[in-house]
Order: sequence, then structure tokens, then C-alpha cells
Amino acid sequence: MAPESYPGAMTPTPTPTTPAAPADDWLRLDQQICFSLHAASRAFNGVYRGILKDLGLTYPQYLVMLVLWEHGTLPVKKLGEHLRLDSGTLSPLLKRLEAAGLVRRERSARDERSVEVRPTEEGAALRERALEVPRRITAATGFGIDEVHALRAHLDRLTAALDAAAENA
Amino acid sequence: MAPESYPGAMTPTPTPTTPAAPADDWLRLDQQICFSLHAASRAFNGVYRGILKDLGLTYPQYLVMLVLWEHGTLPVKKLGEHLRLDSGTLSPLLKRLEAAGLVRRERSARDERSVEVRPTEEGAALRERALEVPRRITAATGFGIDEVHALRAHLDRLTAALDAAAENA
DNA sequence: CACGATTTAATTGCGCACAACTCAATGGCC
DNA sequence: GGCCATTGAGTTGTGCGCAATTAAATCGTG
Repeated sequence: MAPESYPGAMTPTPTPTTPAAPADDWLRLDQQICFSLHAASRAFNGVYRGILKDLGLTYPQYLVMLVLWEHGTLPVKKLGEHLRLDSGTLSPLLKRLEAAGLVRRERSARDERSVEVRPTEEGAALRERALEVPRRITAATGFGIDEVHALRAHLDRLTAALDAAAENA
Repeated sequence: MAPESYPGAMTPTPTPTTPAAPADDWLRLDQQICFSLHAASRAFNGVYRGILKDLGLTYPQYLVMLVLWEHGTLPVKKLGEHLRLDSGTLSPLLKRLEAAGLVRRERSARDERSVEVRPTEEGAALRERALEVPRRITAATGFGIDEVHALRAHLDRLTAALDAAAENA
């Protein structure tokens, strides 16, 4: 669990310890931001995995169902915009949801390019069983509402900044 | 068959501050925490992808090299503890790093079960070129040091709580 | 010493994420 | 109408993450 507390972190080969040591610290600090985020995301995924197993959903599949429960039938494009996912990810995922009987996919009559994704009766019914998921997740975090809100705001700002930076790259 | 909606589908709720939040809001709030984290993690990954392309590394490979640069030669097990990854992820990743000429893997003489991973000359040299990565990443976030630190603390606390919760599951 | 339990990597299988590509449908434009 | 760029899904290929399994080396205990 602890990337710190490395007993006698021996460095056999390289120890270019500059007195001011900005370089070394930078590589370490850098790891802290991105790695923390990476680790937190995977930890979250792990907790969801355990809870969603009862529903027969993976975490990304759960996200898709959340959007469908909230907005009803949607074309794949819109679904992707909500979740920031493209068809390369969604197409096989939706196929699995369809195979599980939770959604149906059908070409739009108005625009034959578009595929409408709609929850089946079974998919809609699953929503009832999903209602307890948020509570269990929130409990697992041990965070209060305010804390959650603050963290979310922080993360959203970060995402926006990163997206903007990616544009110019 | 006309597209139908179902109970609670199209409810725009801009006011989350109701005393007793109904179930609908719970499903929405829940999405906010985990989805924000998920999105931020992927956004980060995207920015790294662009920056690390010059070094010929993926983001997880970069994390591995960070650990090796810091600690020198390590067995796969220790590497996995630092990064919270198991051999199922690390083995193929290390093979690719070896194929790229950045690390070497050799069975420990003392314990034949263990495989020592050591950066090659080329791998060690890559560190110099990696020194600019943190700055570019930090710049992309638009965050100050303090902000980064606060966010990291928040995330680490979250990860610890989630890990603890996963234990009891 | 022998034998079973534990440790360490590697492998297999599945699902997600993303880039690059294909293909059909659509819309704009002359 | 005919042409062509654009749009929306799907497919392919690569890599990560994790569960489950396998195989070999090591350790512990009788």
C-alpha cells in the first residue's frame, strides 16, 4: 500500500544528488500527482468490481446503464459524448450488454448511420437493484458529501485543464 | 414501436440541495465521484501519451522506469509493490521494455524464483530525457504546487479508504 | 531427509481504452 | 442529378489491469 517507507532505499547505480536537487524531486513529485490519480482510479474500480458483481455489470457497463437510466434511449454518439468514449470502446461493450439482455440496439430509421441504444425491460428493472450501489460506494470512501463535492470539483477542473492542454499538443 | 421513456428519465434537477435526496439524485451523485475520477485519470493518460511518445514509452512503462531510476535494480515483486501491480500486468510490460532495450531481466542467483529487473545503459540514459516530462505535465494541469499537494493528499486518503473497504468485502 | 505449504513469475482469458482504418449514409455544393 | 467531404458505427491491433491458473523454487515441519 505504501510507496513510501522503503527500508534503506539503496541506489546501487545512479545517485546524481544535486545539492538543490530539483531534478530528482521533480521526478518524484510528478509521480505523486499522476500516480495517486492512477492508483485511486484503480482502487475505485476494484471496489466497484466487488459491488457490481451482484448485478453482473463491469464498472464501464454500469456507467453506460447510468446514462441510459437517466436519459432513456440514446444513439451511440450521444452515449459516447456523455462518457467521453468512442465507438471503438462502446461497440463491443454494447454488444455485451445486448447479449446480457440489458439493452437493444437498432438502426435509426431517420438516419441509417445512427444506432439507437435502448434499455430493455430487464435493463430498466436493474435500476432498482442499482439504487443501493451509491450508498455502498460512498460508505467505502468514508467521505462526507462536502468532501466528495470538493474533490469532484478539483478533479473536473483538472480534467478540463488537461483536455485543453491536449488540444494544443 | 415508439421510443418510450420510463419513470424518472427526463428529470432535469439543477438543485442538489434537497434535505432528503431522492434515489434519483443518488445515482447522479454517485456518478459524479467515480466518473470524475475515471475521466481525470483518462485525461491524464492522454496528456502523458502525447508527451511520452517522444521517449517511446507508455504511461505505465514510464511509471516502471521512474521506480527503476529511483531504486535501481529490483525484483518483479518489489516493483509490483511500488506500483500496486501484479505479475500478470508486469510480466508482459517488462518484456516489452526489454525488447525496447531499456531493461534487462535475469533470474536471481540467490533465489531462482525471483527475477531481477535492471535498467540498461540506454534505460538509464533515458532518464535525462525524462527530466522535462514533469514540468510539461504540471504546466498542462495549470495547478500550483500547493494545489497539487492538496489534491494528492485527498486522493491518497481516498485510495487508502477504498483499499480498506475492499479488504472487508 | 521427505513432504506439503508457501512464495514468485509467467501464462491465459476477458474486458476496457484508444489509435487507425473501413464502410455506408448523409449533406452540401455546383 | 452528380460529386465529394463529413458523419456515425464498426473492426483491427496494441497495451493495460486483473482474476485464475500453472510451474518451479524455497521454506517449514515432522
